[in-house]
Amino acid sequence: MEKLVLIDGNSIVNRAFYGVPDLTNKEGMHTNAVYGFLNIFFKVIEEETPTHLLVAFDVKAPTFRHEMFEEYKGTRKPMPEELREQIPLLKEILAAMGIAIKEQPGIEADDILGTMAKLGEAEGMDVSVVSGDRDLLQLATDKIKVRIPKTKGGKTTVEDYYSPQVIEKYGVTPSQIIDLKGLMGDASDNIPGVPGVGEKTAVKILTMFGTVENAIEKVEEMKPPRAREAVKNNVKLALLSKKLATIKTDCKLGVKLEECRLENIFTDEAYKWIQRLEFKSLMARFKNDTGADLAIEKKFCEISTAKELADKVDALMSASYVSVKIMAKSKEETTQESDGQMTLFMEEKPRVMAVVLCGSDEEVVFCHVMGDVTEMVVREQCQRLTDKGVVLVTNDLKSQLDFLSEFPAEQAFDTALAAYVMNPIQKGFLEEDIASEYANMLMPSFGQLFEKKRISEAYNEMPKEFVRYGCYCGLVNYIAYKPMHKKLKLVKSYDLFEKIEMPLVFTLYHMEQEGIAVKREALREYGERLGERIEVLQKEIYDMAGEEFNINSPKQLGVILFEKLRMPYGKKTKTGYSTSAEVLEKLRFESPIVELILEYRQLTKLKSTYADGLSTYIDMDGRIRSTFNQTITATGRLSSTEPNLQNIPIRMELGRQIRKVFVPKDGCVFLDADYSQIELRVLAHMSGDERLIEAYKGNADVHQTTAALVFHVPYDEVTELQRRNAKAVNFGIVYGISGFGLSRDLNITKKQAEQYIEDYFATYPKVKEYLDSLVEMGKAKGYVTSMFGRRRPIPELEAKNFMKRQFGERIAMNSPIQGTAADIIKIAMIHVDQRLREENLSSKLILQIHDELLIETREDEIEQVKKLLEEEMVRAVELLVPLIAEVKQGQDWYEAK
DNA sequence: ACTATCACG
DNA sequence: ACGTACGTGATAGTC
Repeated sequence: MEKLVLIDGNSIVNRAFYGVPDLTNKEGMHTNAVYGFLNIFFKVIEEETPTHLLVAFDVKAPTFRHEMFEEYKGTRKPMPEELREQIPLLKEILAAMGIAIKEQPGIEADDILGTMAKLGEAEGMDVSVVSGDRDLLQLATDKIKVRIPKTKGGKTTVEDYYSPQVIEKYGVTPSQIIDLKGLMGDASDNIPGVPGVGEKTAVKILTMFGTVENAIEKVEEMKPPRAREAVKNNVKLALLSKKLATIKTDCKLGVKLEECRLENIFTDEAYKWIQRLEFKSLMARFKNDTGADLAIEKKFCEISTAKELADKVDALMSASYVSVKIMAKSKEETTQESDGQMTLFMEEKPRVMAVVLCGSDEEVVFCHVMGDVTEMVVREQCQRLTDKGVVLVTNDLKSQLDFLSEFPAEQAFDTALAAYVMNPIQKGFLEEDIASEYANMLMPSFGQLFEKKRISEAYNEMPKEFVRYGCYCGLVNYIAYKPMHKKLKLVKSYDLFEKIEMPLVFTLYHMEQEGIAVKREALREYGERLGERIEVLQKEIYDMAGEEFNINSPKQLGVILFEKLRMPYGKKTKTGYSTSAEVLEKLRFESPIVELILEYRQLTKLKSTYADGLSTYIDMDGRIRSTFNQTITATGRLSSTEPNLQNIPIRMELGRQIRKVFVPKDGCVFLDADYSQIELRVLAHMSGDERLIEAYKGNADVHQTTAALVFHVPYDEVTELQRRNAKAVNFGIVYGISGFGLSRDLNITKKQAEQYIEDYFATYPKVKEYLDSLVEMGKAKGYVTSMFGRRRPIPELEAKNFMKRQFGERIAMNSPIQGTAADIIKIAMIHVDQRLREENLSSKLILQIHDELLIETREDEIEQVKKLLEEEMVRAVELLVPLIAEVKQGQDWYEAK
């Protein structure tokens, strides 16, 4: 279907001028009207995707009509200079984009629009006329849409009028608009109308008589006497006004529709203008020549029957890779009526709304899930592809596995993961983030398309923006596949991607599905116990403070402690006194209130985050299902959200008790395995330091060994303090040691801490060499890598700010170690998960906490799983030092740890 | 939306 | 003279 968009240049640029605050570029040119015009222009193009477009302008020379009725036009304000000078500019830019422009002496822009609209309509095209002028409404028919942009508080919305909308809004047909104006006039267009007749009266008259002429003829029948007299006395004016308001549709223009055909509007020449006028927000559209939205969107194909879908899939069967995007509406609360009772409940699972398939750069198929296209049909059609060996290219595969049948990981390619592997510190990994970098494309972002509209609403309405967004995603994923594949190989991250990250998607999916059982009642009781104690503490704190205040507010607490009670404040934050546990710890002896506050803090934390917090995540079946995010951390670790099950308390006994509510299901036990000092072992391996490696070879305790070496005492004479210090140094090394950090941790002077570090490096010289080499590599290449080729770019190393640069150095030292450890446990997870399946065990991997795996193990499988778990963790990688995993068993998570 | 705090590895 | 340990996420308060 061909589509013609006609724009009233003068009217829109006028609106833009008054609607956009004054803007000037460096050269001092006024640009606000051009800017506003282009914004409306692009918005219309995006919404309409026209094949043809024309912008009409008035010419400055007075027209015949102007001359004839100069007395009425005379009151029009002259165009401000700031606007006048922008019009040639706008025309230049439009010309640079290859847009057809029409202006002709003696013919008003309105008449050009009217004539072209009729021409387009006669050719069977869809026509849209865009103007700020309501006069144009007379052109509306069933085929011709009149669009009136309105700027409300900075945002532009467009009112659309076909014939029925005109009738609805004005009570007259489009052709009667001229009669309406003839009677009521139009101040903005200097049409006088009949004095004393407003909109209400005019509509009434027209409803009765149809036209101005008829009304004049039968004026004696006119009802309100006041209106009758008004019309009677102004017959000439009424006819004149009507004539003024009438748009001609039969001008001789000498413009062929074909001349209005839209080609690529994102030309280099236009881009130069955009740069010169400093329209930063518009630059993205021009950034490269593939940003030609129109050419792309012609490829979008919308279908909604099972037959069509099957046919499209037939055609895709020969492709080696196909992008798939299943669009599902997330679970939401719905009401359901039963026995006259309305109950709120959460939908069981997300509802599939559409599937987007793309297997060539020529066509993107968007299939609605409706009628005979069911969720099952979508699943089956995707399975036909995977059965055939086609690679499925997706973005965030894990979120789609709910709707796909099982298929081999080798056939999966997740563009989000690929982008993450190549650069984990990128902002986002959605299609819109990947488009420009890997597909050399620009696409409208989700936010751009739906603004503040709630996602669920967008899904319900299924507007064309939704279809466009889906299609763009499908295309981006398809196009990005090859460049990503190539770059993964180039940067030597392909193995990491293929052998670790992709297979892990399936493991994580299984873990998320499984979830972990929680004793709801026990959790509630635990929270209640905390609540009781909190109440007591609160009262005591108020008593001692001599007033009630919000203890949870660091600000109010600060005032109480450091002003009212005059305690010495240690640290300050940006906003005031620090009241952190670290500071309070040192104030312990100042007043017993400090102790109470510390306890209060601890308990409220436990209650709000864990007792109350976790309980809201318990599913109907009594299990909590967390999400394991694979593209969050800069180092390659996973993260866990909603809820975070990777930070369940353990260090303090009271908090640790919470773990008693995490239990295996009936007939099962927990097996919990954690790596022993995996990061230090990785450091030993990667640095190749003989003494550190040696320290790990025997059965000795590394911290004790380190203490013996650093403090030059026999192993057996190492004191507890020495061991603790050595342990802190070991940790510090892994974090990218600094004297200050260590001194703070150990509560010693910076000088002492620096001495420890020096002694440590003297003991393990290759560790120092290794850490230095990491910083060097970071500086030379801009990134560091883990043992399995996981990259971490470190832009901080380039910073001028000394502190930022030092931060960069610590990152350079820590990331390869933390990253390698992350790689290793990921490998173990994949193998454990695979073996549990291969050996037909019904035990399930359910949690990962960085160096720990938790398995819900069936009682008759305990020994087998124990063995398998330890085996796979230990053999995940071969290091120069032994890799040790300790497996424990328990009836709850407290016991198993 | 940001900050402070604190839970974990 | 800077003013720091590395990596996360949830909650409550404040603006």
